[in-house]
Amino acid sequence: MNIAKVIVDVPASSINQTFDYKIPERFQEILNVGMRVIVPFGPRKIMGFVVGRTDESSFDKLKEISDILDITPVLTDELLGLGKWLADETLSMYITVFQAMLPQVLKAQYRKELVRMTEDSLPEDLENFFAGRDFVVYEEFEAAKISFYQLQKAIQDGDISVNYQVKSKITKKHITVVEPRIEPHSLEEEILDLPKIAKKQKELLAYFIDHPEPIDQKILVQKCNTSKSTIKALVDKGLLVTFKQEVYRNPYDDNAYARTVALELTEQQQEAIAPIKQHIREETHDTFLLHGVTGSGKTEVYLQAIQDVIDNGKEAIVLVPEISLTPQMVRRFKGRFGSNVAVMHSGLSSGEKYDEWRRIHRKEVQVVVGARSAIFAPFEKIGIIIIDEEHENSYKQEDQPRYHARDVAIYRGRNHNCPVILGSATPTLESYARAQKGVYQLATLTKRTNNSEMPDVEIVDMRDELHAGNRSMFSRKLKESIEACISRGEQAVLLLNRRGYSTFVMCRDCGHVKECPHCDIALTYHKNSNRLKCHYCSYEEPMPKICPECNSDLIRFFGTGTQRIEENLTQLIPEARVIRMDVDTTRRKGSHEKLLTQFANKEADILLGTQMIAKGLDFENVTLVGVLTADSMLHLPDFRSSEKTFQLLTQVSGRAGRHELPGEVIVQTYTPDHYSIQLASNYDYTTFFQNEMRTRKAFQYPPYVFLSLITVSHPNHVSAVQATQKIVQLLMKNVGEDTVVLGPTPSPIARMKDRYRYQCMVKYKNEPNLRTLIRKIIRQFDEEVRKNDLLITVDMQPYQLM
DNA sequence: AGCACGCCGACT
DNA sequence: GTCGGCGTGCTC
Repeated sequence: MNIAKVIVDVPASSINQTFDYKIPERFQEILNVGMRVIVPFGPRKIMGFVVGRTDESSFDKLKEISDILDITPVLTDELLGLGKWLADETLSMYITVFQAMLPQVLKAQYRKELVRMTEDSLPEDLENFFAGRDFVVYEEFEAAKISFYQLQKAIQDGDISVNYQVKSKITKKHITVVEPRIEPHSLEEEILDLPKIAKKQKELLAYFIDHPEPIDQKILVQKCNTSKSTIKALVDKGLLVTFKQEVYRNPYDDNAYARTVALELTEQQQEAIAPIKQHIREETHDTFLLHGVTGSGKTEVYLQAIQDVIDNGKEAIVLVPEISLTPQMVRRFKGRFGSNVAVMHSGLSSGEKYDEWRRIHRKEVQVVVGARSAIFAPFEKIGIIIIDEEHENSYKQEDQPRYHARDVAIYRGRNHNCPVILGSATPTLESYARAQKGVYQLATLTKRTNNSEMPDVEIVDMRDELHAGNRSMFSRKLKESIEACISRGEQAVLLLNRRGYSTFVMCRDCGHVKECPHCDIALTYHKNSNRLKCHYCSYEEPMPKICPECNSDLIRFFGTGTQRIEENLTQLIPEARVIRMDVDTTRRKGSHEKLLTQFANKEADILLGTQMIAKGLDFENVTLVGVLTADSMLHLPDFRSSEKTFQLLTQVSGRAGRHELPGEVIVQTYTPDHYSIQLASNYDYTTFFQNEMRTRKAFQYPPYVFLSLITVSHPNHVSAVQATQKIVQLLMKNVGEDTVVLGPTPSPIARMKDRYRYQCMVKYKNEPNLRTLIRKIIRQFDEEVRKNDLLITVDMQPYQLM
């Protein structure tokens, strides 16, 4: 077994295969499958993953592995297998999938250096360039305008050599630790020996009499109210020693969470958990859909199931939509399981993510709570996988590899023979349909744990408001209710559903709308900087004072940003104290939590925000929820728009009256009769499901069919259309009769970053060879991709049709 | 993806 | 002869 099969760090379809390398004698014992290595690849050196070991290779002249990057494998056998499956499933490169499974810091960085090999003088230009240095990074050479030819010659003559380095991004955090260098009992003596004026030093030594164990220097300084120089003085006298110690960055102070114990379950909860516990006990796989209304105690069910898993000596993965958005969720898990929990989400720094990952990797925790990518946690004895808010679209990764965490969860659940729980108050149609067919086990929680009723929902027809001469964003009813709510000393949550309503700039004279010069999309106005920005290509420009088309000075920003609403609100109800929560006010780290704490401490009456306030928040004093524009995403070109509207309205309604006080929900809309709004107001999921399923059937959309989306982009309009056309034709020729191939259709954003985008959609029920077919077709375009700047991306189960 | 190699055309 | 710009093919 002296040959390693390696997946190298080159994301190109022609390299998407294993390469064989000889394992040098010195690595024979220590090299394991799943480790990262450095290998020579052509003239350079790159990183790769060892995915297997063998004795034979069909290749005769093998190179040797240059180095090993890990002491223990970073990918388990299971994850390697999962990676292969996932890459095949999503038509991604193996390397891309493996990288996605690991924290960013494990991604290699490459550096090219020029090394001076001779003391003899070099040609003048090069001599000046090196300026006495032994080596220079290559980028610097490119920046200095020296003839490439000269360098080439120097390299050929052996005066300069090129050095390819693989660098690690890993940084570890260290603290300075202090401890006494002498026996604790002799400390007292030493204190007496110190000069009288060295008061601080005496105090410090006295501290160690009671606490002889090593201590973090920072904490010591705080505790003894002293300074580093005092410690240094004692170190110099040989009484104390300091040394560096590696520590985990801990984004959460585990002691800050009050410990909780298991609550008594309601009858419904017990019924729901029983079969799950059985599967945990018997170590068998099954997928459960836990359909529970908001406030029905799904989390407690998760917690108690996880407790069983832990008692069983196994591990648990919990996925939550985006955890930085729900600190309350972290609190519940840390509260129950303390430091046995690792937390993984995008709000952490890359170093923090790495440390949390290592705690999992070293099996120092049994529970991981995290966003999408936490599904790849390198556990080896998984006892349960839970996906909370199963319907959230953040579980679908929108760039390569385009995977859905739910699919990965079920795949791993099978691997580990453990149950997978999908929880939601508003399950996706896909999941609910599967539950109905018996593919998933359905468990339903219809009652809130405190037996309170769901709050009443009142729909306000905004057209009537307009007819009555009210042109503001607030209906009379909503204004009244807010005022009443505040006067009772209670709090309100206002949701601005901003999708499709961003703040664009339009000239009131000629109607000209400012668009991005590189994308077919209106620029968005940002108040803080008074600039216009593009969401897709990061283009920006100052806000114009006059219209570039007609020179009118009546150019204004339009739409209903949260800032505008906030201004209106304070005009309308001057006494209201408002906290605004949107991307602008939550950009800084921790600001999210800070705003929520302020609101919880009743420092404001109204919490105004976008989607991010719809989920998971639980404030006992909130009795009013207002939805300003319920239908703003109903008219987007997206077959899931009704479903998304229903989900959002149901979720946000659940924020009101969760405790003692009764709640009230007011939904403002221009389409009050739409079934997703009507049925959400009655909390009637079942009817919504049936209605929506009929629509999906009529228009042939999931879950009745599967979708695959191929997007083609090219700087030239015609080339994009032609390539797409050809793909459509090739597909049509080779798919089954029932399969529909649509296109070429311009993508919803027809131009992005100066590239025209066309797409082809495949709707199919049964097309077992579709992946192979698409792969074959794409391969036919390999040349055009490489030479002509053509780009083809495939999404095997698109969530957004962009 | 990167990189080398080789052909070609331009410049002096 | 000297230099730089691409197109092409390869990477165990």
